[in-house]
Amino acid sequence: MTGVDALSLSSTDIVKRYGYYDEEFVLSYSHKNGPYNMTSHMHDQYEVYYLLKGQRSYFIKDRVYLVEQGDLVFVPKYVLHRTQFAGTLQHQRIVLNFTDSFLERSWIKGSKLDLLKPFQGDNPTLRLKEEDRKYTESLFFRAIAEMKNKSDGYEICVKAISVELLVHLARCIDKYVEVVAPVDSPLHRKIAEISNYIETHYAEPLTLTHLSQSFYLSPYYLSRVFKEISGFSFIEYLNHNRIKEAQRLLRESNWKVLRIAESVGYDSIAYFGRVFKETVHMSPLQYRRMHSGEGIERT
DNA sequence: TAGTAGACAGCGCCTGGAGT
DNA sequence: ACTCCAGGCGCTGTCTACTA
Repeated sequence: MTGVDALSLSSTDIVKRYGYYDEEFVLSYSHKNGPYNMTSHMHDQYEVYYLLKGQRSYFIKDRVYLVEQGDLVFVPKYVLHRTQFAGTLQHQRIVLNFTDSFLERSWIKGSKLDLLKPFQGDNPTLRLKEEDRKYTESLFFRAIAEMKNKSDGYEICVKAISVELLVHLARCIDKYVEVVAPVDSPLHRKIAEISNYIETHYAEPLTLTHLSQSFYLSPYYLSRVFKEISGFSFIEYLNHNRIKEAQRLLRESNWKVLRIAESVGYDSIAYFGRVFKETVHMSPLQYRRMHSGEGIERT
């Protein structure tokens, strides 16, 4: 539940909120009023974000999308993302999160249709036409009504409706070319380049001064505009990329924690452990035990 | 022995404000 | 749009003690 637990609600009024969650599935509706900015996060779940009302700025990986009422965003697992205030104080959104194990359920598995199709394109957004949008909203509203009423068996209904929605969206994805274009000013392109640079050079001893020299900007200005556009400070973004890779190595290798810390750019194992725990809410070894059956490297 | 966690000090980042 | 300064504070590495 890491991503969902990481919501920051300061200086924001929650007008209404309904949700259901278990270990492999989350559906959550919220109506917020205020200049709310989500804490940056990534998780091992796929995310479908639907904006019912308002406008939001959505940063995914290295690009910013100005998301409007009726737009969908598909965030693959382990991809850094956050939404930010974008002009309208009030917004209503629905977020559906699910894990691979949810898709492995017998009643979902076995169809030729790939429910993960919407997560595989280059652009993570989708702008539906009226008819499909109405149908999508009707499914969401049914799920919200179930969560609100909590009648016996509502959990099953919420999941069944969500699967129907995933089928609908996977069917839709091929017939649509209309997506939300990323914000494309020269400055946004520059920040995308810088984000890409950090993503590929996170293991090196990167500093703001080094980056500013590479991209011909003053460190003060770079620090400021990077935060303004992406919503992340330089250090935040760098650490998220390092921890993301460390998580992958913990899952997929049997390297010692010390070796992993060094390979993603930390000189200090103590500091690596601290940042890892702040980000993932558990120690590196706890994370490995939870996500992999493999033991540690023997010397 | 590897990994975790807390204290501490120094440096670099962030940010408000002023200026070009 | 961009640079620079200054001040505060958070990030980062080191050290140490502790646990499994």
